[in-house]
Amino acid sequence: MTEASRYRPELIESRWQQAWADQGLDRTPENDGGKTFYALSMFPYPSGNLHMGHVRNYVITDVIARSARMRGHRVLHPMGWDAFGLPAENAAIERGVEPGDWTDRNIAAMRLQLQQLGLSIDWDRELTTCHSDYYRWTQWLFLQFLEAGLAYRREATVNWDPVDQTVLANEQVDGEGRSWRSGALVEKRQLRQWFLKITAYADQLLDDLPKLAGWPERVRTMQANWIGRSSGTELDFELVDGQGQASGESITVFTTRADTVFGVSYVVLAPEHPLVKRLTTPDQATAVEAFCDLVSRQSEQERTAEDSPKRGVPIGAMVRNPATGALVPLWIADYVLAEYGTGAVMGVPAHDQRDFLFARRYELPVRQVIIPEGSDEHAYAGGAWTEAGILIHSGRFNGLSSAAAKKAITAAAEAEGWGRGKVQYRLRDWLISRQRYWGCPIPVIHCESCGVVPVPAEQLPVELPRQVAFSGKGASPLAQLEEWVNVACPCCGQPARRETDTMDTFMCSSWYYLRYSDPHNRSLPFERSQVDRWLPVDQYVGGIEHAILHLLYSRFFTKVLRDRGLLGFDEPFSRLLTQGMVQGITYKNPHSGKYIAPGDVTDATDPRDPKTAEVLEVFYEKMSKSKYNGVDPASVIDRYGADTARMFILFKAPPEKDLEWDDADVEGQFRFLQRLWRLVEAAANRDLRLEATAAAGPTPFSDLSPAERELRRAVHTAISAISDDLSGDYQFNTAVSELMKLSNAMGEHLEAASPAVANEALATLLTLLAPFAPHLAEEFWQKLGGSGSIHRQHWPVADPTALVRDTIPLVIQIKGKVRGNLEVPADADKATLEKLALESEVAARWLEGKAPSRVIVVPGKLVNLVP
RNA sequence: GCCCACCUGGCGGAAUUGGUAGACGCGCUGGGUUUAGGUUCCAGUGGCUCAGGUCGUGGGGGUUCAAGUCCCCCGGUGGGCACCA
Repeated sequence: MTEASRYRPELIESRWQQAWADQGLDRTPENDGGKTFYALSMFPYPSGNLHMGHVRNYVITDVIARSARMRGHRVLHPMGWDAFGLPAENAAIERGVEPGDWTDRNIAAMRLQLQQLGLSIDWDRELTTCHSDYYRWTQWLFLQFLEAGLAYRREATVNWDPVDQTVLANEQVDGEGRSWRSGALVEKRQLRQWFLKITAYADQLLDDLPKLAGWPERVRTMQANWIGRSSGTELDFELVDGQGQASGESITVFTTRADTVFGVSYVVLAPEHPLVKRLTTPDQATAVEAFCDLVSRQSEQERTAEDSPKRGVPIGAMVRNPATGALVPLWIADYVLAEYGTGAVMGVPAHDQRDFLFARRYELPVRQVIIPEGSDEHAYAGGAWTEAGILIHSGRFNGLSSAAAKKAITAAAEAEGWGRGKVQYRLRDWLISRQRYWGCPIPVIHCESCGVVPVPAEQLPVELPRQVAFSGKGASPLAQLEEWVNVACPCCGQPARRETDTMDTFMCSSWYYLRYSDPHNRSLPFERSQVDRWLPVDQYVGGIEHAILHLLYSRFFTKVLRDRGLLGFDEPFSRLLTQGMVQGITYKNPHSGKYIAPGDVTDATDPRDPKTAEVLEVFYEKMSKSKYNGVDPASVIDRYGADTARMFILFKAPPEKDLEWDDADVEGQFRFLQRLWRLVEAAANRDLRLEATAAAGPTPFSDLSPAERELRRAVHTAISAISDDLSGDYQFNTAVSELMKLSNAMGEHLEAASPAVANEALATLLTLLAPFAPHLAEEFWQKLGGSGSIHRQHWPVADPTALVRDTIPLVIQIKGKVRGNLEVPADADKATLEKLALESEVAARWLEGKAPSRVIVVPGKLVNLVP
């Protein structure tokens, strides 16, 4: 092989990337009313280095965008940066760099890496959430929520690090309740925090899930679980005083088991319930206070572990069961959560496992009021019967089934004024306050006389001050910037103070996909005409780790903005592809628990720790620095080029499954591209010129040689299969394998084919290859004299006449088992097929002259003879 | 505990939706070319096998002329939610 004919991706890729940029090939077309397609990857946090998970994500989206373009869509394929967040602030604390500078440097480095992948991204629409031309509109949208009554402040329990004197996010508190930074035991503190009222949209967010037919079932299920709607009943238990006199006040409990109300033996409040202090009788005050103190010092983990003992104390007060009129004691207990339902539950030990454990511990009565259907009234068996059944000892409701009783009791409660049907959600309002510097400032001002005053829209953005001092301690640096904090109230002009909390970064990422439709707008976050034209996103691609939060928040934003008249659709993402993670080969010493770098493993087929000579565990796991199993995308591109990396990633596994990175398979993929290189080289040496094809027109079928017919069949089979793989349910792995099959067929038949047929095959192969290996496809296209860029070519359409065969192999089955094949005319009818099958050698041998009792004929496929 | 997904050769994975299981690739085996090696080309590659068959898609049962695919039971792996009343 001569030097000139070797495939050298490093000589090709950067050249084409430059050429495409110069030609503006990836620019989003003017939207002149043609069919649009919006292909979107979840935007990255600019950590500074690209990892394989990113590569997989963006390559998948790029193939989708490129093939949509070739099919004649006007494609929007943008990229941006989710650029606020803790790592920048930590870099500032640890290394004294300015978070904004650190972030911008990372973005520059990562943008370069992305460009080396040959992604057809419209960089003119790039956005960065930490730049004020973006976060200005995040603030503007916050004010929309505020105006709509969907943003509010209230006291909330937060994690407080007493050493660093700062609030921590839940993720920054480890399993033992210690701060990730200081190691101090985290305290619970009550602080006034900003919330978005996502619960107001809980119903819609749940009810619209079935509309998302283009989403993976499991993501919809996860969201449904997260929202956690449960229908039940609120029941009012009236407070009575020591003399049994009604006080006129009542405790409301939420239950999904109204049918068990006759079995209530006590009522429990959460220790944090606001009424606890007031209702506690003097004789119980000490015990109650001690218990509340104990609970407040428990970590979330201890508190919510399922096997933790259920503990509590009676507070001395009594309540009346509205169904029976009986008096039962009021308790507080650690197993009742203040945040869910009404913060109060009725205790029915016979029919709830937790209540049962609690009752046993404190010797409270157990009253059975449900028996299994079909059983007689039976002796109490111990434990809690939590299934549905038939009511007993329940007065007028005796004999009803649980389901009927829930309805009847709820109806009675409503009629008689002691309860009501109620839908309850697990979903809580979204706490967006962060006591952090590197985030989008919440645009409000606190004024002593006017209260919370929104920053007027024309004064946005509230700029995040730069060059602040980081100590890593105390509240956010913002709170210490007196010249920033102190402002005049926009309302009354009196001295006032800025809000110093910033927003959760999920706020920034909840609307970025809208901004791409109109990224340079200086008077609005986006023009409605633009957003309505491009959205909803046709295909969203990203990791499963965002299945709940980001996707739920984005859906919430979309619905709110729709209700504000800012856009005209209900759901932001029509189709969602959750790509699997990229795993690296991992070596671990099972005894020491240490991970070993692959380079330190001497023999991968019998991997032993080089030092201890112990056998290592070998498995695939998500790439991570600490496990020494990562593969750097840059090194792969250096060695094999972006096209090989792209092809390998697409071929190795279906997109939604985990991908096991395997160097041998990367090699294999590189070999495939080299084979193509030689194929095209040979064609160029034959002087095949693609432009000749169109002029000559298709060769009539009857003029084709058998080899040419084979070749054309392979070409059009590939068109049909790959087109299929790229529409709807994306199957890039089989699409790549179809490319391999086509190239195999071309290797076999191309030489014997006329220039017209050979050119058709070459042009088709290159066009089909273009979305997957864009550089190489373009290089080949130019080498063979194709006009313009291959990426402006139309996607080929399969010619059905090329798929026609004269004869087909007919499968002969005897009683469902394959016994042979028979070459038969492709257009033979059922009767002919039956006749041919019965006359076949196979039939003669297996039927031994007897006529079959039954014959099943599937034209084009098989004949099944049943003796 | 509740919910979801998945389980196919040595490995990653195919299988027009009930119709020839194992496409395509990796790996492996044998051979040719070149050679110092790699590259490259050809052939083979699920198990058993008396070479005709026979078994085979986590296990067991069922429906059907025909089951990886549909139904029932069981097991395993991964994931989500979880003291949510």
